[in-house]
Amino acid sequence: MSQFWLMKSEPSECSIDDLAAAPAQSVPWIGVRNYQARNFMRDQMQPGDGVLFYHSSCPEPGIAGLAEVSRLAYVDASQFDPQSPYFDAKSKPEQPRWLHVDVKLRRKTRLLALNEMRQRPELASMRVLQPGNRLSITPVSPEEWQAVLALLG
DNA sequence: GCCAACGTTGGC
DNA sequence: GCCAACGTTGGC
Repeated sequence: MSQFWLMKSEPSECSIDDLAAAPAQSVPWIGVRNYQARNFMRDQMQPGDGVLFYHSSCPEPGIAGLAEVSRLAYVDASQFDPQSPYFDAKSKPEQPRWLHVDVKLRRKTRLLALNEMRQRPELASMRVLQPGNRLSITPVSPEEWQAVLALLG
């Protein structure tokens, strides 16, 4: 029984086109430094889970494609690299804090813009639309997933 | 660039 | 364990 997720990515870091151009159309979801988001990846995400690939912090925020989890969570090497923007001096190799899954493209879609999402009553329950939400990874219910698919056509 | 929301840190 | 200060997120 697979689950569904919405994952935010800044297009300047990794856009849907970057995902499409990546080897095997798969990218390591490195850099998550929030415990709730980490716990979703570590404790719940399974290969085959559906992912709404969301563009954030950009001129047109919204869902840009469909993807899936392609690898179980494993250690995020960037936390140990002092040169990396994701370096975490408090994380020790014998007890790594941060893990990540891999995400693989299913298909690029039309952009389902944030403002359109807000106008759709069937999406009103989505966590990403709740006021003050900042989580970069949020669970999506089967109903919400189906509603998004219907809107994407 | 602003600012509201909220997670994290650290002193007590 | 509380909570104020601070930093980050992310839409606008």
